[in-house]
Amino acid sequence: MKKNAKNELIKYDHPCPIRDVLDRIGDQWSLLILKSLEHDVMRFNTLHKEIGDISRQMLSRTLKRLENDGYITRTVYAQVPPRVEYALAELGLSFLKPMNTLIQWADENHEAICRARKTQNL
Amino acid sequence: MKKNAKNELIKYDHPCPIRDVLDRIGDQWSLLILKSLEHDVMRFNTLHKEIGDISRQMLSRTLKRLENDGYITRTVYAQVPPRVEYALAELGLSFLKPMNTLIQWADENHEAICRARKTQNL
DNA sequence: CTGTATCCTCTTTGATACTG
DNA sequence: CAGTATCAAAGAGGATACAG
Repeated sequence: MKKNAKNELIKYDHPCPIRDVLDRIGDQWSLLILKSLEHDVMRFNTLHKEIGDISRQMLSRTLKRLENDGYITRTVYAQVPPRVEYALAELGLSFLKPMNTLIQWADENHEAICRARKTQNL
Repeated sequence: MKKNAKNELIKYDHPCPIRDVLDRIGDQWSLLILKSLEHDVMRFNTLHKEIGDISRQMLSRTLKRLENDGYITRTVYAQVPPRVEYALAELGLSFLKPMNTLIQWADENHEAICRARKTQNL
C-alpha cells in the first residue's frame, strides 16, 4: 500500500467509489470498447478493426480488465480457428445509461471546448 | 451506421468528440476538482487540503487545463498574501449533470465491481 | 483467429526546493 | 498564499515476434 512522505499509510482500504471506478473505465479505451459492444456481440479482430488505432496488446489488456470488473463477458467457442465473442454483462448494460449521458454531453459541448481551447495548448 | 468502401462498419470518425473530451476530464483529478467546486468557490490550498493526496503540481496543472478548456474560472484578488479563487464556469456547471449521473452509478455499483474483482488483481 | 511476451518510448505524477 | 522548476519513478501504450 502507498505511503506518504511521512511514511504514513494512505487510507484506501475502501477507496472513494468514484475514483475506484473511474480509474478503471477512465482510461483511453474502456469507454470505446463498451460503446462498441452496446448493440452487438463482437469478436476480437472485429473490435480491433472497429476501434482502429488500438494495439492488440491494449485491446487484450483492456478487455481482460473489463471482464474482470464484470462489465463484459468472454465466450470461447471450441472451433478451429478459435472464435471468441465479447458481450456486455449486466454491469456493462447498466453502465450504458451514465455512459451515454456523458457521451451526449461531450457531443453537445465539444465545439464550445474547442473554442475555449484555441488560445493555448496544454 | 456508416460503412466504408469495403462495407466494413465504421463508428469512429476523427476527431471523435468523446475521446477529445474524455482524454481531458478522464484523468485522475479533474472530476474530483469539479466535484469539489460543485457547491463552493475554493482557494488553491483549500482544494489541496480537501482532495488530500494530490500534489501541488498536479493541482496546479489540472486547474490550468480545466480553466483553459472553459470548465472553471480563476479569480485573483489584489491582496497580500495573494488570494485566488476557483469556481465553476458555465461549461463546468452544465457538466455537473452527466458527471453526477456517473458518480451516482459508481456509488451504486462499486460494491458489485469489488465483488467481481476479488478473483484477480489486474 | 486470438491472443501473449518482450522491449521500448512517452506521458503522467509525485517529491522537493524555490519564487513572488 | 499560490504557485513553478527540476528531477525521478511508475505506468500507459505501441511494435513486433511468437504461441496455441
